[in-house]
Amino acid sequence: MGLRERKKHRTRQALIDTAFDLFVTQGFEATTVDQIAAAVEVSPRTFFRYFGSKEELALDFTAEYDERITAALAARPADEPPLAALAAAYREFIRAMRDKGDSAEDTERFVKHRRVIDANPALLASSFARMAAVEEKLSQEVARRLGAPPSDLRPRLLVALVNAAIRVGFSSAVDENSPRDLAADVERALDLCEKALTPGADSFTS
Amino acid sequence: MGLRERKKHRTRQALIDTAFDLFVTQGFEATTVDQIAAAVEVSPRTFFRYFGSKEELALDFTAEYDERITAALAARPADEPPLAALAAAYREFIRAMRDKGDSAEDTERFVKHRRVIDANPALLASSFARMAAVEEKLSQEVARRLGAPPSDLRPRLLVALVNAAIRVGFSSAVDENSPRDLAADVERALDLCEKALTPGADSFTS
DNA sequence: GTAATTTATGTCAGTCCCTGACAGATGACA
DNA sequence: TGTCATCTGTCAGGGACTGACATAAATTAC
Repeated sequence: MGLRERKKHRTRQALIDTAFDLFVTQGFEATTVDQIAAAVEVSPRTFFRYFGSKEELALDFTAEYDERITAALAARPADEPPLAALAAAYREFIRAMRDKGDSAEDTERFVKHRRVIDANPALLASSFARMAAVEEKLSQEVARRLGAPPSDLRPRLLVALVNAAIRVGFSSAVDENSPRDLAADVERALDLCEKALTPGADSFTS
Repeated sequence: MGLRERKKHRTRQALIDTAFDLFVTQGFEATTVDQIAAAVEVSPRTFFRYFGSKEELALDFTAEYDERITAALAARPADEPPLAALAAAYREFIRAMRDKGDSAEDTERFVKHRRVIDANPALLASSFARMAAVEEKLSQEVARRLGAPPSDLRPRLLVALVNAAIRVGFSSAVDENSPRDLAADVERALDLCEKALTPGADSFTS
């Protein structure tokens, strides 16, 4: 990796870190990109060369998670029933996040980012929209596995139900700070969801 | 109703109507509030006295629906099981919308507004956020009916599952224009949802 | 019907987000 | 070292939105 690329990576990370420091102390709306740029000693114009908008910076880290969960589902064996595959994919995803966050300062960073997003309506709205986009991707994968046509409501319904459970588990753990508790809550919500659905998701596959 | 109030109501409606006409022809982002204000022969500053933002105008009509569905749930008999009450509330809501839209130009207006929202990521995101807020309200009502403490995941999970079904039903009918088809699709999704959940939602109430 | 009061509107100045265009600085590479 | 690609800063400007003040209109009191 050349000097140029390292420099770019450094300023990018500096923008994210100092931005979130300001977001936490002043709030998202109250901090201007001029402030962020000044703190990193970069022109405001450069800020927008790294991020399309202030919002994009705040939501940047979610992109990684989106890709990870879709990859987790794609990696499940093809003959696994959809509900089981979805639940397993989410469990892997949660476990990976917890294990990763166990040691490093990723834990602190994750909590900080989620707090900022939850505190701002616009950011919250955008994160919901991202969730919807992920749902759409997962639905397509489930439909592929079932051999269902695009008009079939069942894949999207199944994904929506499981995602709803995940979302509830997440948000119930939002107030607490430890990703360990978060994992437990999501696990609990997933269990409830699986128990609430008819065994084997037969009503979906038949 | 005095002259003053009638006048206000008229300009408000004029702003909404001409705004959506412009949104449909030019797109949401491409139309400026200066354009809208000029078309209604009102200063841009006045626009912002009627609506806090361009987005608020575009999402204005959803507020009515939000109130209606929460009211529908509150009106269900207290001894009705939560799942049945939720499904019934949504069915009433959908039926009312269809019946109302049958005759008047409300049909055309509804379709126009949904199209505009679906075409713009920011509006879509905000409408998702509103859904989440409604979900929270419905969850509180379900929790009240069950006598469950706020920490209990089950009310929110139940509401999230039913809402997911509704959402899928809605979005599957988005491409079609008739609210009659929309009602049918939502009905279908609700049926699937009820069938998929264990009978009587026993796993939630026990 | 007129005066006093309340309220809606217009004008103006200003902040903030974001973008295109151009010019200068800085690594990459031969 | 010199050429080249790329990154960055500066500048100008559009569009969303807000506060402050003045004017015009409607409501109310008399």
